[in-house]
Amino acid sequence: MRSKRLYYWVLHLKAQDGLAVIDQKGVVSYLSIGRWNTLVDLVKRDFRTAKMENYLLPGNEKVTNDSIESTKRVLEQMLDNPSEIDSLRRTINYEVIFGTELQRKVWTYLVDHIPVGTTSSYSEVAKALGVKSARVAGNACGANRIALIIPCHRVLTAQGTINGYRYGKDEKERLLQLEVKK
DNA sequence: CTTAAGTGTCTTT
DNA sequence: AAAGACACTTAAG
Repeated sequence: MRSKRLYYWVLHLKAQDGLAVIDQKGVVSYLSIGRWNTLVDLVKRDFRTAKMENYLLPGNEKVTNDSIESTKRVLEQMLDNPSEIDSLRRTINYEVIFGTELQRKVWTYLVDHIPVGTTSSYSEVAKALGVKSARVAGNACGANRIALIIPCHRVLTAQGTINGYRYGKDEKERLLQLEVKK
């Protein structure tokens, strides 16, 4: 089987940077947020440690096309305006290439049941899915590799506080403020 | 407020 | 195969 070729693109914006992995048809399979100098190391580590035999480590060759450019523009809008994440998500294609069965089950739930402007808790997610414990749900959220598009930032503790976020608690708080404020 | 116990899954060794 | 990490919750001081 031939491995799928992927490209990574650093998206520079005022508030923050993002790094997206996009295939030749403009399909997104990875998005991290933060500062670019840490993001490149992060994406390499994520792909190297994951079991993804059908995918190559993403490269940053200067190959592009209209589909890729169009997807990049949508992602930049998401980074600039988090309150539009859900509507923007419907305008692009993404593919979940990471994760175990359980993790994917949790991620699908987040997309389908936690819309922008709302939050949930790890225990609620666990209960809704029949997952064994809140901690299990939390672990699955933390394994998400498509930031924003899969809204793991909308899941909080049972007390409504921010326990952790892959890209920093401050960033999670900022996202939620922008989303809820609308 | 802090601590401790119980918890399931995934990663690392 | 075993140990350790972890984005959890609840109860008890």
